[in-house]
Amino acid sequence: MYALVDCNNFYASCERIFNPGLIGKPICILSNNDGVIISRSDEAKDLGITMGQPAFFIKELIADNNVYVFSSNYALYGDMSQRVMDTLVQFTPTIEIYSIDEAFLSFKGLEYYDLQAHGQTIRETVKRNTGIPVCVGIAPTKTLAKIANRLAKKRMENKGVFVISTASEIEDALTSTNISDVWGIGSQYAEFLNRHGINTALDYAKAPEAWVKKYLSVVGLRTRNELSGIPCIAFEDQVEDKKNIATTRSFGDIQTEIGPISEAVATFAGACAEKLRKQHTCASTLTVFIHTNQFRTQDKQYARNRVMQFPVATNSSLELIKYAQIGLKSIFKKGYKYKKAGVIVSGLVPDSQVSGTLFDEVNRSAHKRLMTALDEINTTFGREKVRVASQGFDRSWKLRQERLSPNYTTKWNEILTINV
DNA sequence: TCTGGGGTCCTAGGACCC
DNA sequence: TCTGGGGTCCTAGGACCC
Repeated sequence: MYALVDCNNFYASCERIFNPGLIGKPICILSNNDGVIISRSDEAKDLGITMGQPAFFIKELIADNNVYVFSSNYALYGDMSQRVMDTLVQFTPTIEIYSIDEAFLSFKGLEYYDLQAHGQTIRETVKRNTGIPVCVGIAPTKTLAKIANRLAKKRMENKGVFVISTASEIEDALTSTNISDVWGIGSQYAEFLNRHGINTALDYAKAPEAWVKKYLSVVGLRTRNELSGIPCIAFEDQVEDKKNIATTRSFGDIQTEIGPISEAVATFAGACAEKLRKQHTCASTLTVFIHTNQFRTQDKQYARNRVMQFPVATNSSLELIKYAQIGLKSIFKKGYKYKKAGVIVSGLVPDSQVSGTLFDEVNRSAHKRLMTALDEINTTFGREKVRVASQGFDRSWKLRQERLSPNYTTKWNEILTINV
């Protein structure tokens, strides 16, 4: 059996913990650049605010209903996530941290006679230790645990825990789940399946295997079989190295000159380099891209990317920045209003297995010492204390974050003070 | 009349997730 | 005025090889 523990309205709940005046009030969290809604409290959901909605579309709704709106504060959410996961680890040694706000727990080898009660214990412990409300779904496969979690959230009479175990419980759960609500079935597949008369999870579980494989590939087939209670999706409790690393951002304001964009791209490349060094890998390929604002159809549109292969895989900020800026230069064209840029590194290899070339022109050991020093300083004194000059200082491109809450848990000078 | 066949590697694109 | 960011996996098709 697996449990899926999923935090309720995670970002909104994080904001609420440190600002109890927000309890019972509608709260929304915005994406980077204060663009779209990415988390809502139940009260905000009741107002009809949906995921992914551009904030400026619902300006009036927000004003009329006194909705509290926050920029996303990832330092805070990341820290709270860590606390939740630390609590969950106490319940089982095998845990798969699936995202910032959810984790699968495996109960393999553990005997629980009352899964409902066990789920309650997990739920109450997380709430007591962290203040974050969670729901727990328990079932024989990960896909069914997802469904169980959804039902736990929907059916309040179950007090946040829902168990799917017997054949008839599976059938009941599948009957009351729309195909579009199944984990692994996105909007494209849902529409396709609806066209073929498959509307519920139960319909899908009964669809012929060969047909499913033909049109939804082996991924869709795994999902189908998981719905019948056959585990097909591996439980991944080992943290694997990432295979691609990206840093991409929209600009706070439109950019038309190469100067600020070049600084932005240098900063993104530097961020990728840091992430590479953190997981001890080097990249063999770098992609840099820029594009205009696709929503402004009245503007001329332009989008390009450039892929560059390195002679020797690297995680040096200096090298990655150099390549990113060369790449940018080759795709930048004057006369467009640029909205977004990004750097993606791939072809990652462990840094211990980097093979050099005979004519390597880079002093790798010097780079390595410099990067180690840079990482140490930035770890000790805070992010980006030391920067590569080409990353710029005025930063006219930086994103908007107008409604940021304090870093209650990660910065001493922003810690919560209580007057007694 | 008949035009080799099978394997591997790589990439682009499309689907999905939170 | 204002529309996110960071990932994964699979498949099809082309290049290449023997």
